[in-house]
Amino acid sequence: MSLMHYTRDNMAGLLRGHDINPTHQRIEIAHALFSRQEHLSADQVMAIVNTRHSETSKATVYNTLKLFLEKGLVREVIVDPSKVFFDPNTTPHHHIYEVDSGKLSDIDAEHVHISGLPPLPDNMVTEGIDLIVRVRRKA
Amino acid sequence: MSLMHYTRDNMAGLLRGHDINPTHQRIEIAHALFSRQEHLSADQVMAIVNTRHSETSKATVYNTLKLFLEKGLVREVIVDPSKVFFDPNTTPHHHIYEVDSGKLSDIDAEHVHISGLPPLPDNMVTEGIDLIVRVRRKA
DNA sequence: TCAGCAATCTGGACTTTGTCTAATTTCCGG
DNA sequence: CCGGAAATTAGACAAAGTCCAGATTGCTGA
Repeated sequence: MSLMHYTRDNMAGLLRGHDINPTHQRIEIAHALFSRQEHLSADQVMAIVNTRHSETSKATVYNTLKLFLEKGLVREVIVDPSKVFFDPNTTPHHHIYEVDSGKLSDIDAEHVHISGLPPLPDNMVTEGIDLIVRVRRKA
Repeated sequence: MSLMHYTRDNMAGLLRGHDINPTHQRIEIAHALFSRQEHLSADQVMAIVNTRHSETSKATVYNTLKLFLEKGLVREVIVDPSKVFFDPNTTPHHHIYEVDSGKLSDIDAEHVHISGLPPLPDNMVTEGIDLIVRVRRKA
């Protein structure tokens, strides 16, 4: 899986595997995210998908990204107040955010350990833990 | 300090101590944040400050919050893609975010330990570490 | 006191991100 | 080939935040 080629055909399989009907637009959007393995905003996805000629509408890009999110195909990363990033890496990991450049990169969660968090009330469940290291280029 | 009353007069002192010229509007905004000790969005601040009759413009609220941020008087909490929260607590601490209700609360950082983070490149410095526990009400 | 100057504040136009809707297109089973 | 469900579309709309040019405020020094 980690070595697979992110061809459009493989995208169709990936989508089906996540219970998503693989339409032309959905394949293109998945391909944009997975072939790059980068964090992209909705805007960026739209730009990539419509490079040649306008093919996919804004509404579809937003609908599709939300669908991918619900189906667990991508993850949402909230670091910049002005836009949300979508992350094709759904394995447990954290993020480093370069404040000046806006560059976002992954930290594997395997070696990171977080201890001492207070217990949650009984009626609550953890949905996820986001750890973001904000860094800046030294002066 | 932790036991002080957040009177408007004390706000003026607080602002001066952070190298901020204490104007009427700035005092009101600081008072809104510090007397409540809550996480407020710009919108909420504006609503509070203008309860009686409109006194402070949107531009001033945004300018002032940005100024407070630069001067280290408040902290920014980015958890909700649609709005930024401002946190009058600048001591090291983390956050619990209730996804459904939007409720945000503090976790004291004193007992929380994070280990195993990879070293940063030489030319980078950490500006801060944000740890957000996203929770949901059990079904 | 008061003229002058810098800092601050203001309304409102504007931008950007994202949502909504009603109408169309696509796709599939029979 | 037909009919309906699922998906897509354009474009209007909403909300958060920025920007600007003009008005206010409040010193400061003569």
